[in-house]
Amino acid sequence: MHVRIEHTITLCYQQAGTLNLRELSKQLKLSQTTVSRALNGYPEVNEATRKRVTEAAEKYQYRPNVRAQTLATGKSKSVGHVIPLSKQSELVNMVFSDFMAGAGLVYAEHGYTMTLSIVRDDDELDAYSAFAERGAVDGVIVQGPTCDDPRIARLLRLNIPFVVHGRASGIETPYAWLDVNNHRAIKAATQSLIDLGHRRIGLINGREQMDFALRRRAGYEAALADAGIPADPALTRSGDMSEPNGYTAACEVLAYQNPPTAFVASSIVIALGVKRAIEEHGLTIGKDVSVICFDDDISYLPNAGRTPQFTAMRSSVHAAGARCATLLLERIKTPGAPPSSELWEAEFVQGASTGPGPHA
Amino acid sequence: MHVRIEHTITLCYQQAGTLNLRELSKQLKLSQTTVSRALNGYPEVNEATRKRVTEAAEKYQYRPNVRAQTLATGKSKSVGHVIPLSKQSELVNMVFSDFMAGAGLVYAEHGYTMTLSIVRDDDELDAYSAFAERGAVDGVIVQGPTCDDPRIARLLRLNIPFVVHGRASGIETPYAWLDVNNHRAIKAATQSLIDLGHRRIGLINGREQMDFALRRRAGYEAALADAGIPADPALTRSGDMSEPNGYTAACEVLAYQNPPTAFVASSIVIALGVKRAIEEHGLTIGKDVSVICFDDDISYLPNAGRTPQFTAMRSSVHAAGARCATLLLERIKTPGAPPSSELWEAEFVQGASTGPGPHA
DNA sequence: TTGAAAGCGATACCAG
DNA sequence: CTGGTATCGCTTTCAA
Repeated sequence: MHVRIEHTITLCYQQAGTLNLRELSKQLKLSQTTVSRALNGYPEVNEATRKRVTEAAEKYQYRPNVRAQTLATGKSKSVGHVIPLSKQSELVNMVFSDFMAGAGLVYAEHGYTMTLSIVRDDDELDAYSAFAERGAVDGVIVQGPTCDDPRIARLLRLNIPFVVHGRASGIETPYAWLDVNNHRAIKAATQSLIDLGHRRIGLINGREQMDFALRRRAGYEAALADAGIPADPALTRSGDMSEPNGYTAACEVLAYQNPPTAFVASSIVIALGVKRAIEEHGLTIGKDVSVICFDDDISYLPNAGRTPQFTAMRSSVHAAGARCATLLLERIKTPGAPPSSELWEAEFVQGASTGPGPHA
Repeated sequence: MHVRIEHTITLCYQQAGTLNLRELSKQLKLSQTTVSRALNGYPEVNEATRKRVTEAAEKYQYRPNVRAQTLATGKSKSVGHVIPLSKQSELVNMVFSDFMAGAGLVYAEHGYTMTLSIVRDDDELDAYSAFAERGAVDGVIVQGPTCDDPRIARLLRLNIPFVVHGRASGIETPYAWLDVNNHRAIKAATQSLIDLGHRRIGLINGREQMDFALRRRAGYEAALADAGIPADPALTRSGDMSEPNGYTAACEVLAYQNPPTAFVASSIVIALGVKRAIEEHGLTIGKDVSVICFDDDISYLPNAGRTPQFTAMRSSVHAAGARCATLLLERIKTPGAPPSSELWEAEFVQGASTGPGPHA
């Protein structure tokens, strides 16, 4: 096994392809201006000239220097994402990665790059400032907002284009966001359990500093209220989006004197823990206890979570990333425009199966 | 599903705190040169002046423009990572993300940023070229090399600093890499099964275009050879690092007339599938069939993979990312230096328990 | 120890 | 349609 390195007649004086606009224009006996215009597709340039220029550019392997371009244009053609270390764990990752993959593709299509800042949690705010103040990026994305998220206030003050994936209740100033209708999704999920006859329904939620978690709780409570069922605080827990947390939370709730006959889980990893808790209590899912989950249907979980619903969620996160990127690029290109926002409905929740009701 | 779009009006003033070096130096009645030198810690500047400068910079919230800085210095102070979409799935993600988190922190500590290019698989090579030719980054990282990886040949030709996580057998020209000793780890794992008395041992490997997979197979075969056990091709499979692939591969092997009494799995996700296959065949892990896995001990897997070993693997990937980043920054700073490489031993494999031997 | 001036490599305005 | 020239904001010789 060996490598064949291909040599062609390309002689390298300096670094290969390191000629710049001036040298190229000298070769062509044209001004830098004209060459630049020809390459950038300006309409006023003669088509014959343009052809000559593009061919020469190709022949000499001319590559415009991005550093010079960004200085001259005042735009870095890049978008910043800040990732605090603590979010860099567990399945949350998947959501993060899928979102970024969706966004990254859109950036690439528009000639933008993605600049990542991975920081310790304490440095998160400063990372946004660094991005903005030094002109390192043209815009930024905010993921996973909390209630009253300080990042949003900061970014508004910095006056840099940004789009939030999610919303932060408590912030009055308008800003661009894209969110899924958490309230409605969880209300519908809870409602479907109520329709099966359940009246004692547990909620294992994410950390309720997170805005989405608050909205999910509100949806859960709204469904109970509509059905005239009093909310019992003993049946609800909030904590990390992790399997262990789902487990311990569900155990606590199941240990209650009057345990629930059904659970609403705020994520697939939480549902995994809930499932383990239920099984360890000698109960059977879909018979003794029903579980419904925002991301997915727990009944498929043994198969490593590769269910159609899970795939749907992942691709919808991917789509959200792409859409946020598009919104951001629009904002970058038309700085004056009022922020536009979108609320998506979580269609994939609809088909989740929960097993029979409590009296089946 | 419908979308609600909200419109509001925002007023934009000038960016706050956008004064530049010239204005700052004017305020100070000093030259730009001196101010620049003072801020960048050059020794020749008077300490009194420096103090005056830094205080003014603080007062006026001066932030040097990175775009100008990179043009003037010729360094972008950023490192490129290219992520092809196909690798953006499943648990591979975790390895990717952990690695990048480790690297990203190191970059941040050294004032570098990380530039990501998420591309469709076909565009991967060009993404590296784009990074290098246009001076967008000072160096790049290569993850998951295949045998004879074309990216490495390309990067060598582009003459840009880079570090490979893993190695590509077949490439003669020296380059910097950091790898884990796959051969030795899998050989030890196989050996431990042999020590338990197994003589028919299956191997469910990753895709054998990947260099690490080739090395793992070699390690497996070496252990068999040492024990005088003939290798039976019917007992080995290679494919995606995924649960479904582990499942189908294990099923095929188990359907063999003379099925194995033990498996070596090349990753934790594959092991998950192998486990499912074994259970569906009515066999018991650790009793009828032993399984050992590169990343982890399968006996813990029901608990969503959150085992000490798994954590150890994740943190070792994190460390690898950090180390690669460090190696790369060194290469960037001393361009002439010969490439240095590191081979790490996979210590965490040693303690994996596999259950009793075949005759227990 | 400080400053004037020449880059860095593009873009973009204003003439012609 | 094409060209001269200022500009972007900082770094870095070279002189003083």
